[in-house]
Amino acid sequence: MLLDDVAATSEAVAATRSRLAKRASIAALLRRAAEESPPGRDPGPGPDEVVVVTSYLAGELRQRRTGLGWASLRSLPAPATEPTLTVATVDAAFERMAGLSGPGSDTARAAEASALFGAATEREQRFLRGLVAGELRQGALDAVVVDAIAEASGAPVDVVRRAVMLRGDTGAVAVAALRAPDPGAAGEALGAFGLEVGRPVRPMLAQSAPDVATALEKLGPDGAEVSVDTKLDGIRIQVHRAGDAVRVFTRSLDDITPRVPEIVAAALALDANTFVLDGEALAVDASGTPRPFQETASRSASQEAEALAAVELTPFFFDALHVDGRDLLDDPLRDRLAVLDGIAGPFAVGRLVTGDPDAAAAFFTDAVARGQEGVVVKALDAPYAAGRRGAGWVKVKPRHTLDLVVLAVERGSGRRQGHLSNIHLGARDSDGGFVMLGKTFKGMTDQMLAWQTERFTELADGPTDGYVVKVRPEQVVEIAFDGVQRSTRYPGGVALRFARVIRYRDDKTAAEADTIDTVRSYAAG
DNA sequence: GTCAGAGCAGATC
DNA sequence: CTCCGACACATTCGG
DNA sequence: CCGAATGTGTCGGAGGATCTGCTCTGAC
Repeated sequence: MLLDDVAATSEAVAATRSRLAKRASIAALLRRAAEESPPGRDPGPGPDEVVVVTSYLAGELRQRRTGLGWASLRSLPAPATEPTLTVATVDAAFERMAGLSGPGSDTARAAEASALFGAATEREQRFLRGLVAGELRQGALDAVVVDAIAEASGAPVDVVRRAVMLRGDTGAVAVAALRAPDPGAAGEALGAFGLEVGRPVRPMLAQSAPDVATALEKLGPDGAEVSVDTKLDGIRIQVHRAGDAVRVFTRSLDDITPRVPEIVAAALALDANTFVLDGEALAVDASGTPRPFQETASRSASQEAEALAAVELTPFFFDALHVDGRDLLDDPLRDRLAVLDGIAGPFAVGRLVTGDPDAAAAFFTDAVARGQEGVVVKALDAPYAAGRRGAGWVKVKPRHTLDLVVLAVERGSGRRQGHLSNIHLGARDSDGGFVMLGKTFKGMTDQMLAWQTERFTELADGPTDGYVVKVRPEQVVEIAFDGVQRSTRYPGGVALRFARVIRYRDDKTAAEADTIDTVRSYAAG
């Protein structure tokens, strides 16, 4: 199959806002890909073309890292006039680029990229650029492709979706579904995908709620018992063990086993031979109080032996998907927790099972007081909905707010083209100035966006570099944030984590905004 | 020649 | 991670 | 009883700050 076919489909998908239409185009192309490259005909060393096409349509390269990014695409050769690139050729080129490393690899990679883009037509170049930069903007990613696989193969959507969750890999599922002779066979082939110890499944995600009471409402009838789990501020881990073999995966299904020997050791110490557990890993001090998230992040991102030794991560588990031959995914949480408690011991996340809203709220308050991130409220009768942000789990975090001053605005792009979007936030200094703490564009409705575009145009002050517009520091804005972190980038030495706009405040002047000292007081706890 | 720093990519939240 | 908006689908309401 | 309005779930777009590791570059 030609890359041009994929690029054309991508363009068609981007051109419509209807999800059904997107799905139909993608399904049509998947069917063609399966027909054009029947199994066994292709003697090449590459993967099944259906796998590559599936991945490209979802806006992803098969290679997780190519070393190619936004910056390396700034200057590209002139496009070809005729489409000649095949999907297999392109995949092979990226495969070679992914394999490059060491001195001189940048040059070799650039040469490879230049050859590839030079052979691509204008449309193909656009498509490839989007793939590489992760900015395809066709309004369809993995989820739509999954639906399209169902449509193309005739297998039920639920079955396809479940297979993807369990396999953690859309391409493999696409092949199984589309290579089947008929819808019945496709469904059967997909039904055979099950949980395999050693192969990561997509983790279940949580919705969020502003407080515990709202979370309880979301979960269902009044008074029903729920599990209120402590929410730890670390990184999500999925730990698989089969005998002596332990594997640790991240939320995005990356295998980080070599980086976390202490988690492997902990897994080996648990009282079961085979299991798949879901949890969170973080750095804690001797008393069990969590260290700042940055320490956990630094430790888990590091590959160096010294860094590994400097900070230790502790795993805490909150769910069990499989234990000693028994798949638990479809069992209610109540049963999964019983199994988890039987093996995890001190590595189980603290939780309270209750039907009392006040007790749940008190548990939340206490968790936060102990330095934890919040709680996750869970329905006891819900199964493990792999990969879905189902209503079975609802997280609750405390919300802090500050009144800050807008120092500058950035011009929006994409959907926000023509608007002033991303605002620079400042806190009041002791000597009448303002200290920048970060930026945000989140939380703005279209209406606010329109209003602020006008407002900041009026306040515009001084030269702009075409992108950032400085404004007179007069407008106060109420900002919500999750926490304060240490920063080397900002002059105040602190930055806000997940800042978002609540509202603009016209009842306060800049002189009444919060001070940098107030902001710093959040850093401690 | 060595080494620190700049930039970038890719990951976490 | 966060939030908003858009679409698809389910449910309720009004003629 | 059926079509229109209203609500709910799900998805995508867009981008924030941080961290590490890699490669290249420029100063000495």
